[in-house]
Formats: sequence, structure tokens, C-alpha cells
Amino acid sequence: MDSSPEHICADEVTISKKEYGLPSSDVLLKMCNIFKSLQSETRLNILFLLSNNDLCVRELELALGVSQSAISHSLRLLRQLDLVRVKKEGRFAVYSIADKHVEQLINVCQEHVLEE
Amino acid sequence: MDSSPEHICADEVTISKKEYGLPSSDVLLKMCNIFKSLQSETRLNILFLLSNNDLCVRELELALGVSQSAISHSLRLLRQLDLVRVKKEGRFAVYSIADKHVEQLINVCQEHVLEE
DNA sequence: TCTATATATGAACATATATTCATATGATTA
DNA sequence: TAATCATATGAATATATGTTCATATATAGA
Repeated sequence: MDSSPEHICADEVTISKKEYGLPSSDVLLKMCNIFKSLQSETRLNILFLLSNNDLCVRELELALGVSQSAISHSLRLLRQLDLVRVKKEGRFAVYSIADKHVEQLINVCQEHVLEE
Repeated sequence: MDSSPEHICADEVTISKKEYGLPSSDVLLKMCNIFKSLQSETRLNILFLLSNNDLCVRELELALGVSQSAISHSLRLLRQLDLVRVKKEGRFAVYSIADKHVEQLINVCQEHVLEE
């Protein structure tokens, strides 16, 4: 925003978290946890698959070639963060994307990568 | 999508990565790296601060109460992923947000957290 | 009921990550 | 040209994460 050749560095008195309106540490922590959950190739793949179809654990396992246990652990994390939802259908646990935010997150990120 | 009481689980023959149009492993890896970089409270705070003002390292250090070294390491990662940009102004390194995708990512995530 | 299928989860281990510490470089000021 | 300020970075260490292994539970079918 400043195009002058010399930056003016604010001092300690001028700078404080509050002036810049940072989110509360509670919100920040939750955001971290969400991004944490998106940093894994397995979980990212799960979300891509679920954004096309609701799928059960076995189907995710077959599609991704990852062990049932690993898929299940991944789904637990995504569930806890409300990024996916489950409904029990007989012996199957059918998973789906929780809401549009989740799709937006992976779409925006994919755009950023593709537009390099 | 299916509201019948019983899920029909696809078998191995039916399921394949290609049918579901998963992104290439190259793209997926880059996406992981971006989300990885957003999973840290320090880096998330840096991005919130930079989305308001371009700031030098010293200012980020003062605003966040995190060591110069830690800030600098964090900025390197964000730089490498093209989430922030630097311009040298005298002895200062002034950082700014790279593009709108970055702001979209943190905004969408914040919305998701706040709408619980 | 016995067996197979589908899923979940605790524990453990290998790997990855974040911060600190020490130090190096380059720019500014005295 | 010393001394100081601003920044960068390699190494080390403490902590976090992902997967595997073993095992438990619940449903379905024979």
C-alpha cells in the first residue's frame, strides 16, 4: 500500500493485537484445527470423493487404497470438526460433506494451485 | 443423495480413482502444503495482520509477541507457497498477502467456525 | 448361533513440524 | 569503520501427526 522507498516501522507502543482485530484465540484455534485436518492427502482425497457422492467407509477404502483403519481415523477427525457427517444405514456408515464451506475451502485452494 | 434405508456399497471393480476425477497427486501435494502452512496459529495470525496492512518482520514480531526467528521461519514457508510476497525497503523486508485466494481461505474457514 | 462384514478406536512407532539457539549477512547510524 | 538494527537460516529438540496393529462392537446372512 505504501510505495515510498522507505518503510516506517511501528514501535511496540503503537502495535497491539487489538488494533489489528485478530480473531479470538478460541476462533483461531478452531481454524487451525480445520486447516490441520486438510493437510493430509488422505483426508483431502476423502473430501474430494465425498463432494461427488455420499460414500461408505468401505468405498473410500477401495477408492483410495488406504487401510480401513486409516480411513476411519481420518473420518473421525473430519467428523469432530464438522467437515463431514455420517448417517448409519444398516451395517454401513454413509458419509457426506457437512456444508458448502468445506467445498469452498478445497476449491479455492485448488484454484490457487492451478493458477500458478 | 439416497434416502433409501439401505446403502449399496460399490465393489472394487466399480470404484477407481479416475472415475471420481480426483486431482493429480502433484496438485494434491501442493494443496496439502498450503493447508499445512495454515495450520499454525502464528502463521494464521500473520496472514490476518497482513490482510489489513503490509508489515515488516519487526512489526509482526511486536504484534504477535513471537520471536524474530520464529516469525522469519514462518514467513519463509508462506513465501515458498506464494501466500505472501516480500519487497525489500532499505533494511526492512515488507510483507504482503499474495492474492485474494489467501484471504478467501481464511475468511471461509472463519465463517465455518463462527457459524457453529 | 456361528461366521463374515463394516466400522471404530486405543496404543505404539516412525515421521513431520514449530520453536529456540546460535550465528551470518546486509543496511543504517554514530 | 564500529556498532547497531533488521532479517535469514541451519541445527537441535520437543511436540504433534499419520499409519499400522490389535482388538472391540454391531449388523447381516447362513
